[in-house]
Amino acid sequence: MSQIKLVIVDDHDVVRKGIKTYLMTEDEIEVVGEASSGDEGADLVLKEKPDVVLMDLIMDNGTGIEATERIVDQLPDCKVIILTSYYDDEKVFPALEAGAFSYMLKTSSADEIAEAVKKAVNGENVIEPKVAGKMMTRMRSPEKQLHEDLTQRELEVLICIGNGLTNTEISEKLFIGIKTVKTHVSHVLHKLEVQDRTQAAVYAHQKGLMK
Amino acid sequence: MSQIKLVIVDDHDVVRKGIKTYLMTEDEIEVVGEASSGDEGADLVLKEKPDVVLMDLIMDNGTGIEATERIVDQLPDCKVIILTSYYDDEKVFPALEAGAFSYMLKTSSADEIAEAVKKAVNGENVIEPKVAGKMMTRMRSPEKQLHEDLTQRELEVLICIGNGLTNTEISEKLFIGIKTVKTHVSHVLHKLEVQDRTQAAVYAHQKGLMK
DNA sequence: TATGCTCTCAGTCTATAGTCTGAGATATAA
DNA sequence: TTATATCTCAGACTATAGACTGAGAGCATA
Repeated sequence: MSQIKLVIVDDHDVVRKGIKTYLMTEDEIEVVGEASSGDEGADLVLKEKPDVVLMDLIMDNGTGIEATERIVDQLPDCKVIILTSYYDDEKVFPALEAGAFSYMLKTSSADEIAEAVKKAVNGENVIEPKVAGKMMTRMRSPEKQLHEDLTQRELEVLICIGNGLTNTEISEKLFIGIKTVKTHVSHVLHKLEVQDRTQAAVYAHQKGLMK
Repeated sequence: MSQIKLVIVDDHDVVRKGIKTYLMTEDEIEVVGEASSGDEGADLVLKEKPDVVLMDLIMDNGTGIEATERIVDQLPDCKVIILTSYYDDEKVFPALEAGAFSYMLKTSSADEIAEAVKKAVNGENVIEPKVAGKMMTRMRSPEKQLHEDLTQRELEVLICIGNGLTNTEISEKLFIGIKTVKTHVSHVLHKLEVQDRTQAAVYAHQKGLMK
């Protein structure tokens, strides 16, 4: 089989260099490009058409999630392996839903990463145990993200609450009446299954909905 | 001058490998040990007595902050360089206060990191521009952490607020009257310079006071 | 002893939050 | 067309939050 063409997208220079240097000892793998941001990475991948992409999630210009979506959409055969430090729900599931093929943590050894790359081209997924555990629990109890039920407007209101705005301030910011704000707030509280706006604010922060 | 002895503490295998492999090309630097957790790292450093330590902040067993404190306390001549992905206030200032010598981000190039190591042994600090900016703003307006003014009890109340508890619930949890809770809450709001409990909850979460 | 800080609590008052019911307008899908 | 969902707003009501003043007890320190 011919060499596996790989692109590395990570804003950490040492990570890129580390993987690249290590993979130089792997004959089957050839690093055909590197990028340090999501946007740049997606562009590069669409140009180079590699077999596998190692993708970080948190980067300056364009997240790995967005880049993964673009890549999977344009190049369905290209396997995107998420390689990141995070394994919380807010990062894992959006990445998998975006079409990531494997999900590795940076605590993995270089060997494991090389192995995951090889397996990817053979159609084998590699999911970190910690991440796999989260997937299992989600499978067992399809624990719906409550905020998925929120309408666009309700989500806007929730973000305002999360920023500590009062109803009056929200009404001024969104150019709607206080009565309307109260209606939205009530709906938000019910949908999130919380008792008051403070708990809603906590929810928004804990679920990473802020910013 | 003799070789610079370096220890790398980072739970990311690829980062350790990346730095190590790169530094092999640097004659002046010798990597005398690696560790993947704060506790292990501090032990290793106290044993090996290197000139410089590259230290990650977020790790499984023992944070880089604690490890840095131990190292600086025991080996004052050992320069600890923080090398991490974070540059928010909650991470930067505790690290500097713990005695970190330099503060680098993983987005730095391998060359910059090698340079920082060499500078450290010569007594030159290297502070990432983003981090330096934060230090400058703190210098200009010695922006006191408002919650430092809170009494023990007030901090407890704030944590409760941050968990979304109502005054009644707080009074039950802390075994005090509602009136007392209201007094504490009022004091908390004033000291944090916020208008209501929701903003206080947001503050607690943003400043990393929860948990 | 005097001073100051903390924690506790009361009373009073106002402002804000939140519930519930009802309803009109619009857009979209069956 | 009918149904469904969203966004908008009103009125009436209750509950909670928060401000302000005052005060006693305990504790540590100058």
